[in-house]
Amino acid sequence: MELDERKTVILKAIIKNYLETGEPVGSRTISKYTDLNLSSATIRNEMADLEELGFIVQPHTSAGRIPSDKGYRFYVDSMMLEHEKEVEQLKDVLLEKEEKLDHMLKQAAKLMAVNTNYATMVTAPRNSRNAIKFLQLSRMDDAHILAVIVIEGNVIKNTVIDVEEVLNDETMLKLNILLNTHLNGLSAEEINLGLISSLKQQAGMYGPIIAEVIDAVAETIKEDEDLEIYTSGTNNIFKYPELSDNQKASDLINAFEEKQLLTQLIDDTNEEGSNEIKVYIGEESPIQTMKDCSIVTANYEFGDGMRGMIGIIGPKRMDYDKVVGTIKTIKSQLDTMYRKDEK
Amino acid sequence: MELDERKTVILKAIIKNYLETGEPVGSRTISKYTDLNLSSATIRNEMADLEELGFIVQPHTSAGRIPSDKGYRFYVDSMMLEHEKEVEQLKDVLLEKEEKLDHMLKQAAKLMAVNTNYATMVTAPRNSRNAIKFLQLSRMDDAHILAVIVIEGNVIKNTVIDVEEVLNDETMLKLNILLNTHLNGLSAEEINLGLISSLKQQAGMYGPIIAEVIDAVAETIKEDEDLEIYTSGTNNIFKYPELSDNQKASDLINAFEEKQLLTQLIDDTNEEGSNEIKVYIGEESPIQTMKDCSIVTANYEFGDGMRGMIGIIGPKRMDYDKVVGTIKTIKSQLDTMYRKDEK
DNA sequence: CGTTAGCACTCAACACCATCGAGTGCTAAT
DNA sequence: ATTAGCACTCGATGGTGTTGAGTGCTAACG
Repeated sequence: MELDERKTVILKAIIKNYLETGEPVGSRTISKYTDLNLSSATIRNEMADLEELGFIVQPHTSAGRIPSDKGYRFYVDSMMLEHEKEVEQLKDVLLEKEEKLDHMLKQAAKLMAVNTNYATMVTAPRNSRNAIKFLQLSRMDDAHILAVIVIEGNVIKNTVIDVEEVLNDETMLKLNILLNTHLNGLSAEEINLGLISSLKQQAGMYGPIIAEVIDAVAETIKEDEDLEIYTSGTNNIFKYPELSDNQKASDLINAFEEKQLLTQLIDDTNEEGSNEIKVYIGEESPIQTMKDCSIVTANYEFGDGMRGMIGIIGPKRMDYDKVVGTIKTIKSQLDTMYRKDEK
Repeated sequence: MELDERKTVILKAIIKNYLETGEPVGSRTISKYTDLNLSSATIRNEMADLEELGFIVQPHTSAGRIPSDKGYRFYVDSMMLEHEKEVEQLKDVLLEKEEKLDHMLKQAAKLMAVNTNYATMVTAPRNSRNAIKFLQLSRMDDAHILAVIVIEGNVIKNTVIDVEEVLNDETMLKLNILLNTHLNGLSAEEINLGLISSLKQQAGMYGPIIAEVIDAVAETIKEDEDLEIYTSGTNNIFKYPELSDNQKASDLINAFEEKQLLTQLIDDTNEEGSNEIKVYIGEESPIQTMKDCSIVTANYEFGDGMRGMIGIIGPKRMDYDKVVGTIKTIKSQLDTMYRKDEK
């Protein structure tokens, strides 16, 4: 059996209707809803076919039909093709506030949540290389040295180092020159033991300080890797009865709090470096606890290889049209934003 | 009518039992539960008295009694007195990880959540004065200057400033000296317009840069004021039926996400600089949406006047004993931690 | 042969009702 | 003052009948 033109129309009508109401949809509804001028009986026959093909299911014998994961998939795929209109609003809201990076991303998450009424997430961008761009030691007070480390993408980190003795200006200068000439432009992997001991040797009696600095550098770069995730609109979950029974809601909220659970999504999204919007429906989701949800994600990319992810999570009957539109808009906003990368 | 010895015992028994079961407790239960050797009938009489006194209420005519807010209040107050035992565990867990400040606070929130099964929060410490301790400009590359600002309590902030022309070493040195000699030790309020224009004048052709730096400083100090709050265990809300009906749960989750809603709590806790543990029961809570909850809070204090708050939020029938114990432990851990204040 | 009217059937949802039992207040006996 | 006893209250539980939306199937129709 084939999915002919008429079946397609009916299937889309069923899904669209279900997205709006959240209730199983029956043959009579479709008969009136579409302009096919078919009786409910005919629709019933077609629906039986569609069910056999696996696009729709009945929650119980005498109920209407609801879309299966396969049905949603079909709907989303066909929608992605025809959908090329853009959402014009939102545009300026983000640009308006040239805030710090983290404020901006928080804002992006919130914006999406308000706009769609679903739960949203935005990850901070990560740099693939993490090379050291700038490094400086300053004497903060007699007992402390402040180390400022800037890595590519203008991510800035600070560390305070305790020192036993007071270091004079000359020494500070010497150490700064030493560190900069040898570490500049290097990434974490390139700072190996050989380099470290060579540096220590050159620093002479200040070897221990060098060691501390390098430790700090290493940790700094590492720290940059366990990423930050901003979420918003988690309480929107309660707007959709199919998600808000206690067990499911608890699991979802938990996933949003224990943000590392979301990292699976990120890996998956990043995978093939694709620049496309991805839609996970139900069981397709890489996250177990979200198999009753649908997830829409996209990558954004600042200049110099900094990449992050944005995502929206909602019920399977989410308004895919709107969600994809919103994601597209935010993505393009973030994409065109490189040069604002202060932190 | 007075609250005599026996009534006290019965009241405590009622509350304790209710805390455990979450069910209204009847006279028979108390008759057997306590070692007073009284029949259920006698208990009933006493319970009628206690109800008249306002310590307990009946959810409906033929049900057992549950504590009123006043009852909880009585219970907590009497418990606070006799309670002097300490929780020995936890102690090391925090110290073990000499992580960065934010990691540590996150950890503290999590620890409390795991330990008590309630929702928890920890605010980052704030400095009451916010004086500038150290300030330095460095040339990062030809088009950007990096400004590092350290404010009291070793909170470090960075800002990148765009510059049109390349500045030579001498100029940088001059600007640094100028800024440090004039701004060091000042707080936000003390940097007024007069000072700014005086500085601009002294900087001569570099006035615009000075202006940018001062802007950055102002914003930095301000930013430090809209505090960070770490939360954990929000999904524990679902463990308590009395909180997990959809409307309430949604409100609570929302309060935890929109963290500024929690600030009312902080103001309240900080108010009289008291060093005590505070317990808000039901309507006593300063936060409207939490009037079905109880909230236990305490201040912690690093050295040099940095103060923050920790808090636990749960159902009114929370295990006050354990919660107060946990809060005490964490508080004392954080209190003894000053000297680890890197960021 | 595709379409449709008609009909018997299914089943969740709802309202109704009787029952049960935990718990109460009151009274009279101890 | 305490307690046993009893009538009473009322939420919870579970069974029953009804309703109505929706189905599948069959037979009639153009």
